[in-house]
Amino acid sequence: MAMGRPREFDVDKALDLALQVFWRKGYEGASMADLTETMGITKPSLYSAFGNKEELFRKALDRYVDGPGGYVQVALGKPTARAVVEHLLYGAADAVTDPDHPPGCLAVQGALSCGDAAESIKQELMSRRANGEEDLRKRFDRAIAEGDLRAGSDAADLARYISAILQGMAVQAAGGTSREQLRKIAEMALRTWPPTASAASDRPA
Amino acid sequence: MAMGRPREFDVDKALDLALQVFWRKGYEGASMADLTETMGITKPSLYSAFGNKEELFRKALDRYVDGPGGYVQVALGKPTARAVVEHLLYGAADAVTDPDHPPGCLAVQGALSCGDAAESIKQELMSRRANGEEDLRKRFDRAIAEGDLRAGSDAADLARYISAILQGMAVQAAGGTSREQLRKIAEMALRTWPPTASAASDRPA
DNA sequence: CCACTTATCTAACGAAAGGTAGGAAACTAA
DNA sequence: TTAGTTTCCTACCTTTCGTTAGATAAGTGG
Repeated sequence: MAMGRPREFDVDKALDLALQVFWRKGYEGASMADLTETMGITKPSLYSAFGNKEELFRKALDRYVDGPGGYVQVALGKPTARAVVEHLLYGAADAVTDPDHPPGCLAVQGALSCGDAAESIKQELMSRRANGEEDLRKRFDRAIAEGDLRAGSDAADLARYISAILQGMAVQAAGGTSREQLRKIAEMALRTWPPTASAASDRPA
Repeated sequence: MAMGRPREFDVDKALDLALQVFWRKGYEGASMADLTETMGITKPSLYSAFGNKEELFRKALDRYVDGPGGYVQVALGKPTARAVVEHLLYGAADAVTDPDHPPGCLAVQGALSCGDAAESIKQELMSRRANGEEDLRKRFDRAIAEGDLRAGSDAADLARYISAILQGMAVQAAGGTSREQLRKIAEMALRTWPPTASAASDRPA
């Protein structure tokens, strides 16, 4: 059977370029004109290869998770809870300030808030962030079982706490905070890790 | 002299409604149709009263800072660094999950990343966040001078650290995290406050 | 060479974006 | 009443949005 005309551009390279655009401008802020111009292809080529804008974003997001965001999975594989958190915090400090990429984190700034048309993308990103937090919770549960974290620690609370710091670092990076400054934040968080999980409620009225 | 036809809508009420829309959808995601529909006025009325979309956002942002975001200024007036941080963290937990408003923080999710047309709004929000952090740094400097924070503490580092946690809580809220869960994050951060500022560099290779 | 398949491009589509003209309506001052 | 001022609304503007026909080009299998 016939194989047809061969594609003249590299799909993965084009996807990487699309990722850069989405990362810098967000899902809504990235127009098809921005994308095609950066990717160096025409709109019909884009639609033929990637479906539509939403599918293109999802594919770019997958690529992000496996590439620049890969440090998260690496971190989860570390042998102790402390090593996991160290790798997450310093990995984030480096990833969100990598000079080869836009500052910040696609999963945070891709569609933190948006119009109705982008709602499903926003949901996708919320779900990815929640999944990452859930993975971390499971890792902490294991650490508790292994006696690596104090028995009685609440893994979900700890995972939320670390996730919040990571996301805060992403917002900081989007605002121009430098890698060195972010590393100091990581250091401070580590200096007090783990925050002794509480019997709750010694907070002020 | 003549006074002209009186305005039929309440400018401040309309601004509050616009604020809700920007808060929920972000600057880019909020269309003029969204805004006018929610505000209950027509486009010419909106333009006549507020200038254009960008000016409307800036006015809504001012209102946000003085209203739902007012806890920040209150916090800065507290007598000790610890009280400032307590008020900031618990104030943020409550503010970003106030059921009367969209979840999250306008200064974070209003335009964290965006297209070219919204660039100046993004800059404005970056600048506001930086100013808030700078105010906190000054407050910590005072606390150091008063012996309230350990001499040798780096006020800028501490301000960045707290800002990152606050922004992380805002992202969490945008993802659906509850007020109780955010309060636990605040509690954990407070339990380890202040993170002993470092002679730096005891981090792993 | 021919049929078939797939990629390429130009050019357009309808919808929605932000923004405005222009005239009728509602008020005050004289 | 009338002149002057300001707000109101309908209808429209231009531009850009995401998306797609439809024709042409470049390859493979017979």
